[in-house]
Amino acid sequence: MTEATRRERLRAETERDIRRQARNLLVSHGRDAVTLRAIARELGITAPALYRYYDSREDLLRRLADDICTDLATDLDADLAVVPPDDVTAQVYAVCRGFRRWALAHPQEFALVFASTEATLGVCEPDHRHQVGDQFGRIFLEVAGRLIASHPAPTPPPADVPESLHADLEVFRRVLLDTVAAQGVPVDPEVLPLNAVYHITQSWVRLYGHVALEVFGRFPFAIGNPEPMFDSMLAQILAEMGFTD
Amino acid sequence: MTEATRRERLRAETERDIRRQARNLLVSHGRDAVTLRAIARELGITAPALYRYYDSREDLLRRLADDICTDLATDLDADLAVVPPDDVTAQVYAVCRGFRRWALAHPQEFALVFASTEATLGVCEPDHRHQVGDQFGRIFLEVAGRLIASHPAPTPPPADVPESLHADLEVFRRVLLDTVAAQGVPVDPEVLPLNAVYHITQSWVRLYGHVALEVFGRFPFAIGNPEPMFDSMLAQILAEMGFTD
DNA sequence: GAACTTCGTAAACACCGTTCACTGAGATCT
DNA sequence: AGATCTCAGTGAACGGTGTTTACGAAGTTC
Repeated sequence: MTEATRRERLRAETERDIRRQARNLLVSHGRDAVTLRAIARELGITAPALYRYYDSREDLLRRLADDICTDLATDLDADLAVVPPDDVTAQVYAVCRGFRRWALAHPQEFALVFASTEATLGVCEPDHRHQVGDQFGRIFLEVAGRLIASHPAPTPPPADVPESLHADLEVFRRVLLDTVAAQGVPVDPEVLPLNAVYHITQSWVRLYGHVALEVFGRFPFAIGNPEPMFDSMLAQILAEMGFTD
Repeated sequence: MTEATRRERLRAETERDIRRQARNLLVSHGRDAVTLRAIARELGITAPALYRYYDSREDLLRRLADDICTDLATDLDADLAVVPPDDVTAQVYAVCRGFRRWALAHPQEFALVFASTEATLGVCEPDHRHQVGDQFGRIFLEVAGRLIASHPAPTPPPADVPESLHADLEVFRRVLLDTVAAQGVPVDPEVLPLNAVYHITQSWVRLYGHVALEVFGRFPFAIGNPEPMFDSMLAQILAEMGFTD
């Protein structure tokens, strides 16, 4: 059956348990409550034992953030699974609403992953360079990619993007096209003008901005029910891309 | 001269010193380094003495956040002072760029004030209800108000705001009009349609979204120089409001 | 000057991250 | 099989933390 030795199985098991307890503490009592001693206590071991698994508390938090990203990606994939594969607009709604719902339901996790300075979460080593939130970013790129691949018509150019952005946007365009290609859907590079790429970055700005403001309670006035405002924003974002349904 | 007694003068002085040292620690070593004992050490006193001034570390952090908001408001007021009073567009640029510059120069303060869940920063008592960031919010409302008062033409209605938002937007419209009136500039309520109010909230979403993403390094791809992208966003926001210069 | 208020202290408690020498059980090799 | 090696986990310790408590020493008030 399992090729792994007994020791390896046990190790993997406690490693999972450690992260699970760390997650529990984060969710129920906030980041500062994620304490090596508290985790160890819940597991019935002593704190120094955790150093067999993580270099430091900071290292544990960093890996916890990775876990959270992976779980978020799983959640969003599940949201996507119940949407008709050919209805790209519905996919965008599903992912964006799923992101908001997840953030509101998991504010501590959201704060850890999406509102930590590199100084407080610790800086990733240059060789292990994958950005925190890689898994999550993948989902978004994929949906954005599908949106592009199925694009009915070129985005109406509302304003030319300034020259100084071209270099960065070219890079991002390459990333988007590669993501689409990796899904097996070849796409004509001509179908993705630079201002569409720009619009995608602006969409992320707005999506993230709304969700973070809601999670942190920093809207300029008390909003009774922010959900219609969110949906309205999504509709507008899609409309600006030429999707009118 | 000073009506205050010797004791009152000394108290006010050390209270200022405490917050100054707390601020230093926050800026130079992050939130977790803002330690009662470290503050006391810098001041040459002992940690329990701080309990004569603050109920707890959490209370101190909360008041520190208030200080930061006030200072940010002062900064932005200074940025505003060097702009022609009749050039509202320039005022918007000044405040928004000032906000971004401040956030990038003070990431720890930004994270504390604009990216803390109520759970981690502590919840305000219902009697002392002014939102964290009140001072800062004032500046924005004022500039938004001036923008309204000088509005050259009604915002072209790109899309009607959904019915479900009307109630909340009415409240916010009232706040905006009151803010303008408080500056001595009477304004016709008819000049501020609901979709303009909606657009102002969306502008805050985009401004906050861009700045937070930049501070936390969560843009989907590495951006060489985000400043042109920020300026481009501002130009677009203003253009959507009917300002073309 | 007596009574009262207030700032600051020292000691203590219960936590925390982290290091280190050590034990005992699983894995490996001969 | 037994010897050897690896490694998860321990207990003690160090220096740090927030917070409470009893107490002293000033400033203020009468």
